[in-house]
Amino acid sequence: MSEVTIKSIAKALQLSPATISRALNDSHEIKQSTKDRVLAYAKAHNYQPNTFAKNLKTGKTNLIGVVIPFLSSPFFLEFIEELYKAVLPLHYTLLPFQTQNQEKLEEEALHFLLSQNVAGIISSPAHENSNITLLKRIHEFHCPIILFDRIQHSLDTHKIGIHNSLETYNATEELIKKGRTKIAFLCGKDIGNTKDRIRGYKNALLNHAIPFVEDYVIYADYQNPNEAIDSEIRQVLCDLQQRDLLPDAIVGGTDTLSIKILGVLADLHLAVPEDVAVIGFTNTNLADYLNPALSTIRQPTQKMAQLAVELLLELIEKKRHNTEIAYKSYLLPSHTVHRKSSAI
Amino acid sequence: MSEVTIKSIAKALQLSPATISRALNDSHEIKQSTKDRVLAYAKAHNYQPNTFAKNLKTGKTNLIGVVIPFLSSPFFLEFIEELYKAVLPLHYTLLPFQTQNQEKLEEEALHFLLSQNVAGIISSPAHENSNITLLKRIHEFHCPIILFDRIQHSLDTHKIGIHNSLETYNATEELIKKGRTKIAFLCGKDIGNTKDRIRGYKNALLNHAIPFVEDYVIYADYQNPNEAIDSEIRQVLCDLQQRDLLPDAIVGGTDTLSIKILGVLADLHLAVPEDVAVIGFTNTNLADYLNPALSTIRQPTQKMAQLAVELLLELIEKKRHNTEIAYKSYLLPSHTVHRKSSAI
DNA sequence: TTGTAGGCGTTATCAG
DNA sequence: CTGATAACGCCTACAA
Repeated sequence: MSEVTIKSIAKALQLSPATISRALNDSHEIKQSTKDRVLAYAKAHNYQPNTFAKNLKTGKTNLIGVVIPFLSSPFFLEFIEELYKAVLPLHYTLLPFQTQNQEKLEEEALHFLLSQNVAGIISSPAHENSNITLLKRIHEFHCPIILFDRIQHSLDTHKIGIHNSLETYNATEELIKKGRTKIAFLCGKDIGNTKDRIRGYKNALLNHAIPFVEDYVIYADYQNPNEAIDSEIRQVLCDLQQRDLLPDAIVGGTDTLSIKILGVLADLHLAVPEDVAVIGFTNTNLADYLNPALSTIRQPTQKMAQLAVELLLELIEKKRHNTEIAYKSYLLPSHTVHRKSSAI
Repeated sequence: MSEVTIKSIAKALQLSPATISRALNDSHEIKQSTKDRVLAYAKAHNYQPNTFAKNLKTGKTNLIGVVIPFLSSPFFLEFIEELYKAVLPLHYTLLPFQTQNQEKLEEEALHFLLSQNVAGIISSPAHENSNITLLKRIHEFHCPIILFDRIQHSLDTHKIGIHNSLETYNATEELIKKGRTKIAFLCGKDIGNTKDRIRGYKNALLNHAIPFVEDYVIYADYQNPNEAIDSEIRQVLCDLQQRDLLPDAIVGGTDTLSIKILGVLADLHLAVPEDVAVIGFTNTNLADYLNPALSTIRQPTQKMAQLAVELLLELIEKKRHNTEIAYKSYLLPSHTVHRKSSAI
């Protein structure tokens, strides 16, 4: 790394390393003239403090670990981008990791973050209670953790998300009000918020006296490769069609699925929204340009990210002072944009 | 961090720290039985080596810095995802940074990576010769750097990209062969590969005796916010339309612009491909679902990422042994997919 | 206001 | 094969 160290500066300026260290840290016990000399020299010789030594000594970092399922999902991507914006002025650095929804990879990511001695972690867990023991241990003994999006996880901490059942209820109801009755719900297998979203979907049907059809809840397994998911969904729809049970509307329960379904329906030569109306959870900026333009339930990624950082820094501060903490769940309002795919 | 250290293990097992260290590192000078004892104890007590101490001592890490302009650009996103896949089995960890095409942010990212003592860096520079002095210094004195995509940068190192002028030539020629003559080229201002792409575009016109119109090269400034870019492009097209110079085809020179232009054309009530045919550089998986399906020139992100990792590790190895290195540029073949937007 | 000395956890050198 | 010792660069009592 760098050759210029506190020691070398000390030698050059005929001062002790301690003085240099204090001067660089702007300690009040160093007189201004000395500080000036040291700072000038440090700047001139491009002194870079050794992070590792500093960390070894202090046990603190300005790193924030981020653990998400997929970077390629528009929602998570947007969230991460907002996180970057939020931490930039605060001089914290993000260490982002993907779990691919796999508990094992999540565990590895968490271990790595521990080894980097991150100041805190922001995560959307792989599964409902994935790595709960590890997360609890980290949260209690190492650094605070904040959960977002998949907030059904039982870790006791601040959680940031949306009102999943309500949003799904509203989306489903909208389709009902437009006269659709054979409404399917497309959702991810083993994903934390799926349950809540299904609940909203079911409640909407119930309140409008539409019988719930088990087969209309379609699960996609994210462990499978992309093409497999596509053909799986297509197969399910074909089966339903043959049994004369083709849905006349679909609520997309995740980012990825909401987009995919457009392709599948096109493949099956079904017209959207005429044959099948679609509305889905997704944060893609391309919703307007999709074919047809996709009605979306958009999560407030910017607010979520800002709140996540704010709460995390607060926790980091409080942990230092051992303050008592009451954890809260923050359910932020989503924003539904109605486009052609549900314009019946 | 962790409470169990080499020292504590040494005490517990009545051995010296040196022996523990060697045992943990599987040194050949430690007898098997001792190794077994140590490893068993370490595992049982969940020993985690202290990265900072290790680094301080050895001066080495398993970190790879990644510096790209935007995460939100499909090409870069896909590249990063492939990088993750490539380094996962090799036990290297990625530190990704975005520069937003800003030299200043790029500089900060590089400095941070230096402070983390990364083993190597993979970067697509913000501008043609952005941070050249810093990059040279890093490459020479700290760790190897590999450039990709924007490989017109003058840093002397391995470079991985595509044959930009050729690909643009082909795309332009395709539109010409289909009878279009008023072909515009949409490109990013101050971006490394823009020049090459414009060259290919011009050559295609030249070889087909189509006069080059200065106004048909449309620059978008990535420093502006998204909406500004949109309205800027719309304005340019409106102007051209009023002067009766509306293009009948557009070649999109970047990921973002290629997608944006579809929205702009829709706004102007211009039919694609009937009024204006479009073909663009982009790696979005959604090309098929766009309205209309977008003809794309797709960069081979997987091969690029794999090659980048391979070459970087090779350089890291060679630097250790001070081997003489001959740097190469690798121009990988792109893959053009013809879809409706250019189906005239 | 500045200096001295010790130690964070690890590895490397040298000795036994 | 194992142990003692020093050192990586930094911070912080404690001393002066």
